[in-house]
Amino acid sequence: MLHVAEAARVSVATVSALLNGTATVSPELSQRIEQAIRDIGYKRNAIARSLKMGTTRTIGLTVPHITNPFFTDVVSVIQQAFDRAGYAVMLCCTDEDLNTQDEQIRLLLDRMVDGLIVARVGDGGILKSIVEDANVPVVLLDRLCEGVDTDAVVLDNQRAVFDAITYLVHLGHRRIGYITGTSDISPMHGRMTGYREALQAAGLPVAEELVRSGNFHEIDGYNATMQLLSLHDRPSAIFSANNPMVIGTMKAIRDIGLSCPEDISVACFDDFPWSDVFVPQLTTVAQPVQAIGEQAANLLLDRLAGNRDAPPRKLVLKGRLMIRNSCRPLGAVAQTVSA
Amino acid sequence: MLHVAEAARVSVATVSALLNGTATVSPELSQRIEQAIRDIGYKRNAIARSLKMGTTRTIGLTVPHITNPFFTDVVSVIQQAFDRAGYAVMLCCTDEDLNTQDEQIRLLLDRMVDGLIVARVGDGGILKSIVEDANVPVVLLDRLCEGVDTDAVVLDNQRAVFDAITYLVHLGHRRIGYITGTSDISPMHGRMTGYREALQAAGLPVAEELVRSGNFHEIDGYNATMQLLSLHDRPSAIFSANNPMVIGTMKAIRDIGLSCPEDISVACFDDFPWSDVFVPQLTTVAQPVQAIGEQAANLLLDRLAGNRDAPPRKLVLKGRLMIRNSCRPLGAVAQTVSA
DNA sequence: AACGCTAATCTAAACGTTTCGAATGTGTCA
DNA sequence: TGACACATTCGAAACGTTTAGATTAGCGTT
Repeated sequence: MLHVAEAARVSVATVSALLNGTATVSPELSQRIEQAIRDIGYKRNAIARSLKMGTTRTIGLTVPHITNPFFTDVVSVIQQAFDRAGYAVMLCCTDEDLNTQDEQIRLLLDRMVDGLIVARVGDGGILKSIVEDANVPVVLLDRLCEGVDTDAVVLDNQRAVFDAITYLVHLGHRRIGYITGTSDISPMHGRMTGYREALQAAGLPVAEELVRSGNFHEIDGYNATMQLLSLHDRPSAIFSANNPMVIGTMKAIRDIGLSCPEDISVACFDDFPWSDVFVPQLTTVAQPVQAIGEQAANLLLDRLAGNRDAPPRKLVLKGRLMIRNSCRPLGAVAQTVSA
Repeated sequence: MLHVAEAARVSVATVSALLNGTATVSPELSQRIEQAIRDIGYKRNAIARSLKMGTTRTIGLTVPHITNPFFTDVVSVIQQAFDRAGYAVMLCCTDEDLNTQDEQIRLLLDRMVDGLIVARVGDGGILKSIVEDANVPVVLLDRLCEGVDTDAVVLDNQRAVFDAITYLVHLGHRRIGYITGTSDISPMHGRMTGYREALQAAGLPVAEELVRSGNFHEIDGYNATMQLLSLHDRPSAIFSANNPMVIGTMKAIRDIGLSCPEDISVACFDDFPWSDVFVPQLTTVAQPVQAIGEQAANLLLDRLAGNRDAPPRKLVLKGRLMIRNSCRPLGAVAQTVSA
């Protein structure tokens, strides 16, 4: 900017005024300055600007795994939204690890991000103190956090799973296996509750041996399914509480020589692009990823626009059961098998 | 830092020296400073540091679409690599649009990223001038760029598709449909060449009506497949040059009432987690995503470590044909069907 | 002709670091 | 004792912006 000012024979203040439109500058000088900018190929240094202004027009976004298609989609939507608003996005993957998450968040704060969208992992950590210090607005995504009172966008997980399990019950299933993620994050808790309540509402027992938990990965789903299928009284249906794990479920079913939906019905959380292309077409609970991403972005953008003091807003969206053909009605024969 | 210095009754220079280890500071002052840092909860401001140092320890990464599983995986790997190296990653999606890409790159440069990894889209744009001005190192990912001479990691697309098509030929297929992306980016060109050469090597004609192009999206694959299947002499196999488009292909086959592989064989570029879970298990060309991401990161990290003057390095990796069961051998019956 | 008002421009301080060179103190050696 | 080397510490100038307040010039009023 100094060079531009010199070349245009004006002060840097005038250049700045023109660039930001913060003061009127005469047509003559404007012309000279613009010419100088072109000649020199000047680009305003956003770092210096950030330092002075105290804002970086950058937000931080942390998710557990970007390869989980739910997060892939949400990240994509959020990215677009902030792009439109002129913000850059720093993406961090926390790998389902609390220490990593804390480290990433610290990294982002050091870099003076203007706001944070966090799909948190695990409880505790520095999240709470950050929200309370209230220097940067934080929006929780997908997962609430015990004792952390801030904007959030989540799904009505309980209801969504309730509906899915109820659907299976209506098909005639009585023993329904359930594979959950680690239970200390809110969606897993809600989904689990939905499972229990659906069974109870149908007057069915909640057999603990039918509930298995894993750490969100394919291999965990595989192992859990193997265990479920080797029960002497094995379930006739399995619901997997997240997407990568259901891949493991399908592989386990295949490896054990069974087939879906003939021998065993399968449904899972989170829809994905391939779900209705192959056989079986998987019955899923679809999250409104577009809405989730946009709402989260809007909540944060609203705070960034200055609305700091409004009380925390919690948005709860509804999931949608996508019924396809991976779950079959249970007739007399199937009853016998499962009995 | 000023507050810390005051609280510890030292100068800011000393605090800085301690923090960076750039000079020895006495145990006594160290103690006082560390105490003050804890008391105040001081965090070093990375923006101010960047301004002074001329480096942000942040890199920019642009990809066409993060929802394309190939890019999802590569982004994930790159993200991890830079995370380990203490760099943050700014992610931008260019949506297969050249103007968007230019805008994003400008945004990243304004923010003084130390380096750039670009899966470019379209030819031209500012990429060339940026590489030539050589202020920030650039690594091209997946796609070369005409006239832009810089580090790059790409696949031997030609060979990969050659192998895949040759495989189909060996199964007895004679009319093989080919769905390509827009041809002005290098991988599409290479893949196309591989297709033609495989046919020629087998002494088969290259029928132009069997080649369709789309813009990488599911819908484009759908439309292209519909066209191919409505040819009076329709192909017995279809190869789709990218992953989202093959979803369209499968849907079109389903909607038209055919089935794969009985009526039509399908193979595609880019493997994905579900490829061997459902029926049919899709035969794909798998890219070594892990290696691609790591190599790209390494090339850039090497430049960032100071190795600026080495000549551009171009890494060409090999794809791997994952043979599953979506392509069937063509016997007499199938010949009749396709004739 | 002196005055005040407005518009345009500039000067200089700040943002929070790093770092160069100077200053201070301490011990060693002739 | 004076000179010198060495280890610590500090003062102050940068990095490239923004912006408050000062300055200047032009113009209409009285």
